[in-house]
Amino acid sequence: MKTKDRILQYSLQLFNEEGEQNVTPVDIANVLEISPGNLYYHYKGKDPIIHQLFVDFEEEFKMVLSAPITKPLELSDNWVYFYILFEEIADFRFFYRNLQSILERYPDLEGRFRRLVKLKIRAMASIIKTLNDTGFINISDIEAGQMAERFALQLTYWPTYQTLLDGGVSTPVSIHRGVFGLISQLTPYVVEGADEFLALLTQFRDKMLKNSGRSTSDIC
Amino acid sequence: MKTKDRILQYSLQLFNEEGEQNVTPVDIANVLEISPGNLYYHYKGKDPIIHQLFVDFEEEFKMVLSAPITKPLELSDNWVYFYILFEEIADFRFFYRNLQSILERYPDLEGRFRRLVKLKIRAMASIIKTLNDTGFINISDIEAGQMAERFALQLTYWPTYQTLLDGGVSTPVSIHRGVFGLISQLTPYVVEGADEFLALLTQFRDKMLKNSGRSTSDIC
DNA sequence: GTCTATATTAGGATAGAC
DNA sequence: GTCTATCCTAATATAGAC
Repeated sequence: MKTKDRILQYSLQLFNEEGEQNVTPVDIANVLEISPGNLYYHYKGKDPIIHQLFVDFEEEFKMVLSAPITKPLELSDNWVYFYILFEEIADFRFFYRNLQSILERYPDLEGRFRRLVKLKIRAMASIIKTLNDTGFINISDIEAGQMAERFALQLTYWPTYQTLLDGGVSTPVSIHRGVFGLISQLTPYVVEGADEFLALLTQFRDKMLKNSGRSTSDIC
Repeated sequence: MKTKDRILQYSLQLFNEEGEQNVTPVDIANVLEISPGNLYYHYKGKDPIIHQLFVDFEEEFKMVLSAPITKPLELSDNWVYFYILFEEIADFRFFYRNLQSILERYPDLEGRFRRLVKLKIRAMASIIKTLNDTGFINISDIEAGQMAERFALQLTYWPTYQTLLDGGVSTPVSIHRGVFGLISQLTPYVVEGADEFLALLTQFRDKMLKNSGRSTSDIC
């Protein structure tokens, strides 16, 4: 693997583990066992590294977010879809950990990140609309709009919030709880007779309650 | 006013406006038109200043959060209550802007902040329980618990999220939208015949829709 | 491409006079 | 209590040899 790629890979890992602010160019060079001078030969400091990492994240995230807008998800795919979003966020969690401060220091990323969030809202709105149109839930336009915004907020901040409360990092259990926190909001809107949907919800909830506080092995 | 108090006051203002990370001890001294040496005579750097600001915030916030736990709110007080919480957060928004990074750098604050969030969850649970017990809404224990957690998350991150999306700071309109975002979640749980409650919700929503995108003068 | 050595800078902090 | 002058440190960045 080329040095230039290794720098990206290990930088991401270091940023996620230690927090971007706590990682210096010299730290990165040390982990890679190259000299700082060599690092600067490939990237002129942390800025261009972070920029490239964001570009990678943006590309992946855009692709995932576009899916439910382009083509409605199957009912049972919604769960999986939220898991994927949370995993994606976990992979680049250093961005979220100190979002404002990173966007302040790298102004060219701010607008791009904002567009991602707006796309996220649209993706959520699509999902909710599909559930409504296919008759699983019954929800007004205003409430659907509110819910889409709320979903986007929860997706963005849930992992951070969990870290704040539990002190730890994203585990499968906390992601599972995050997904449940999202979809359980649909419960009061489920239409009479949509048993398939209600069963999925209940099953999901029980699995979560059963596993809360336990190890993570038998989830997912 | 004593220099020591002026330092606190102007530090808070600077931190909120510029972001704590972008403010150096010398900046603070400059704004106060005192020398850095003088600043260090009163506080040995930013750390003790931030610590004292947190203590002030903690005291106020604890008091506000305890209110609905100690004594149930009147129905119409819930609105006001959420406004107060958002205002309180706005007053010390620099903490929230880069929560993780501040808590990392000032480890003694982490546990205390976490306890505040847990108290927040309990306050939300109290409010929801009261609404349920007094017959305005009908909600299961599990869903009430989920909602309390969600309210706490939204209270914590809504202002930051708004700043991210709009680029600006907390305005009366954005706070209003935040409050609506919270209470509108109660809609599907409102019991038949709780017209008083439903009327309040509708009135609230219309006021928001009317004002969205407009100036902030006629809100609150 | 990679190294060693060194330069630059800014934030944070103190000593000692007044 | 306040100021001036100065210091220390860590992060960032570059020059030039190999």
